[in-house]
Amino acid sequence: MTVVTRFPPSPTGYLHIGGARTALFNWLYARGRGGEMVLRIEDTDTERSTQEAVDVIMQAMEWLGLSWNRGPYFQTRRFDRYREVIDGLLADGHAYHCFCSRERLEDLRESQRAAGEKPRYDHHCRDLGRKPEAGEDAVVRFRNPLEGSVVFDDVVRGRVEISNSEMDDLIIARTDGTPTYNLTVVVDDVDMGITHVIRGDDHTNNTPRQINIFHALGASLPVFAHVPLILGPDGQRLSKRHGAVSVLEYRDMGILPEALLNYLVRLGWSHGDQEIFDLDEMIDLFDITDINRSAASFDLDKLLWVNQHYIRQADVDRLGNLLARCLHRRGIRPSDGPRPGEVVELLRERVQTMVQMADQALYFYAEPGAYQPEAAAKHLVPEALPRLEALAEALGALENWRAEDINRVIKDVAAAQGAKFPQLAIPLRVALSGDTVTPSIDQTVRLVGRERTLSRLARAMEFIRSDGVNGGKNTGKNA
RNA sequence: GUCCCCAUCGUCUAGUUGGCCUAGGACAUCGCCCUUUCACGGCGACGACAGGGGUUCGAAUCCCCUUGGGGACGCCA
Repeated sequence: MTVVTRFPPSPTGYLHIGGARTALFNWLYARGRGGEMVLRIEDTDTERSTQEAVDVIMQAMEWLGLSWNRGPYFQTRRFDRYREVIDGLLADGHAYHCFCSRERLEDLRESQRAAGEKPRYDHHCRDLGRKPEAGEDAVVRFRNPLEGSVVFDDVVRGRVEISNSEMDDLIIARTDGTPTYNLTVVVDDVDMGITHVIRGDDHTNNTPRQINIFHALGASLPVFAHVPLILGPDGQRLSKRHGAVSVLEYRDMGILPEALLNYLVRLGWSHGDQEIFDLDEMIDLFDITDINRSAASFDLDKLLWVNQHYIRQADVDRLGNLLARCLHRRGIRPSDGPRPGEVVELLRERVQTMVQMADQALYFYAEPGAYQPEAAAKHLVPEALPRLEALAEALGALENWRAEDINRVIKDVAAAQGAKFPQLAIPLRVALSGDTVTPSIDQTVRLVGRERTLSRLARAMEFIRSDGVNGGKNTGKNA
């Protein structure tokens, strides 16, 4: 039997981290077994579903590389099919019309809760045995068995047994005739030949009712695997107040898709002590039977670490393009400086995200703003003046603008001035970048370029001569 | 409230059918080394079987209770 999994987002918002992991698990499982994954848009809640959300979700999946083999199917385009099933259920007695008003239902729930009971429908219309008259409002309810219990083997949680007395006669068609979730899922899973339902833990309680519907339809059951939810760092359900929860936000943060995937796959799943998995390894090693039973907390620090790992080994040109895009986003033209790929080579070992890389690359493309106060106070001092003067002269006369030659010049000037290398390198860093932190100074000087290096050196010397009075504020930004 | 589920370092986790666990790895944190600043890298430190009962020669691993946490109880999905 070919494995068929599915990812069924409801388009009421962005694709969040938890959904992405569910999609990943479905994708990995299908890929690993030569099966396929269906993308199904569960938009039966027409009030809250939007086309924009559909677009954003698909965009996120494409960014992550989680491709689907079939779909996207839209449930709103299958209403005729659901109607047909509902009519069938009505005809064979598996469903019935209910005329209870929302008010009655609310009162019922309220009183049950007050009495310490689990709120559920009281079967008021279950045995009425009549159809709505013209113009009369009615919903359709599934006639859930009263006795016994539903038992199923969940791949991750093991045997699950829930008593039918715990289950409601759930509404499968609203007053306006549109079908609801628990019905559409089952119909679709049957029609689309889904063999494995891998979904969030929050659906575990729905499963027995859905199983009853599967039975009513005479359909065979798929394999169920309910994966624990992802919690926030505080152990509470992951939500916006924990920071970014949307996949696309991570993209905009400068996270690489393969890093997010790698981080996500390790949440609730592991393979010994291995931390890094490329796509092929994941596909090869992943199995739903190895999914953990307990919920995991999202940890940004670890994601950042994984991202750093991938930044260090990613293709330079690819990162160069990403860097260029980040720079562009903050109004800087990459053409105003070195080829992004060169900057990538210099910075890739020192950043955790592409956005951080852009932050650290700014001075290659635009004049640095005011000097960082402490750095200027400590390093752009009178003692540094003669050294910088000598350095500027030597650099101006340097024949080959290459890192090794630049390095030699700095060493020579330092020696001639009776200074140690850092005593020259640090002020130079401040002059070039505005702060004391840069990659190796020779490479930095090389990439900043001769013209800019000399003009920034001149500005630094002016700063020292004027005793820091107009400390770099006359330059501001000019990209 | 009712029903269901979960429980190893702060976090992600390893821990094959109970013995090799003095509980391993990774992130984070803190030190030291490397060093041209910051990183990277190397080395090291800190740090957990929620608590209590059993079962057993022996339990992180099995059972029960307690506690803590999560989920579900919609004409949402």
